[in-house]
Amino acid sequence: MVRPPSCNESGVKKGPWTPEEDEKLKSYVSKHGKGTWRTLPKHAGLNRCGKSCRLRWENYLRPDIKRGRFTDEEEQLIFNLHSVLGNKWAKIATHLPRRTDNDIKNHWNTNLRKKLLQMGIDPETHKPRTDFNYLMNLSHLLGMSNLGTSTSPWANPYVNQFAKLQLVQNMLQLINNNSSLVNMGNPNYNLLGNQILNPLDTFLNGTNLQNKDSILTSQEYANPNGINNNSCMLMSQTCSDSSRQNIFKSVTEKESETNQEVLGYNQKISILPENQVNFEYWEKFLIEEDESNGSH
DNA sequence: AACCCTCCCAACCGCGATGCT
DNA sequence: TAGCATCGCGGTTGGGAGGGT
Repeated sequence: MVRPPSCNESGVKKGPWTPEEDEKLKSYVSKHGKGTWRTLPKHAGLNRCGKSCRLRWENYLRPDIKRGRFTDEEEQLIFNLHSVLGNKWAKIATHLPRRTDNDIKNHWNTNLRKKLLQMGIDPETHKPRTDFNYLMNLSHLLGMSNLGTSTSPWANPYVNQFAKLQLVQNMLQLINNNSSLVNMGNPNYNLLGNQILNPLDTFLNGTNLQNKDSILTSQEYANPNGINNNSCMLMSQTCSDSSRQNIFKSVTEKESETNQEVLGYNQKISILPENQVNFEYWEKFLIEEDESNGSH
């Protein structure tokens, strides 16, 4: 069975909506409700297909839509949700009141994705990038900034420190990916090749995560047995797929328990460990390190 | 002023999911 | 259960805006 396109009516208008069309659609929906999108254009006197009307209403005309710049909190929430849900924009949108999935998707593709790439993180997997050319470029840029001649963002001490850490992590990851001879770079082993045995391994390897209690808090990250802050942070982003699935499971379980929509917003942040790991903790970590004049 | 380039976002397209008969 | 209509989602595109040369 070949289904014809849902907007194949001949003579149906496409492209940008005029203010007159918007007004017709708004007044019709406000009087009669959405009803059936297929028949709505005819009843509303619009020469558009139903699908186009639905899109225009849901993404633009709906009165409860929040438009404009995304706040830092919203961006952080999108990062976290994307790391768990992937490109499930509609799902993500349910956690951001009054934002549309299209808006979030656009913001991700035009802004957030680039931010992650600049930080050396693969936006698809939320894991460190390890392609050779990227690491060489990053290394070169960092070298320039050390000479004090660069006016680029790398000259920013926080960005620079972050990038250095990221570079070390990514190179370790690259070495690990390309060599089975040594365990250098493997988060389960220290630089001498000795296996690290601590609770963090459990989390990073995605095992023994039957409930949310198994997920380490940021405090636990800060003081894992035998691991200093740097190596702890470097490893924090190598979260396995099974870990993500467990995180997602705990999120959905928590959701069904609380059944709170808007008020659940902050709670959902608080039960996502990656929120603490990737950003807040990073920021705090770098500031503290800078204040104590630490060098990496 | 004219041209080019990049960015952004509204809108479209295709397809899977769902509901109805 | 099959067949069809409709909805909803995610990927992609095209054109306007704005900045640089």
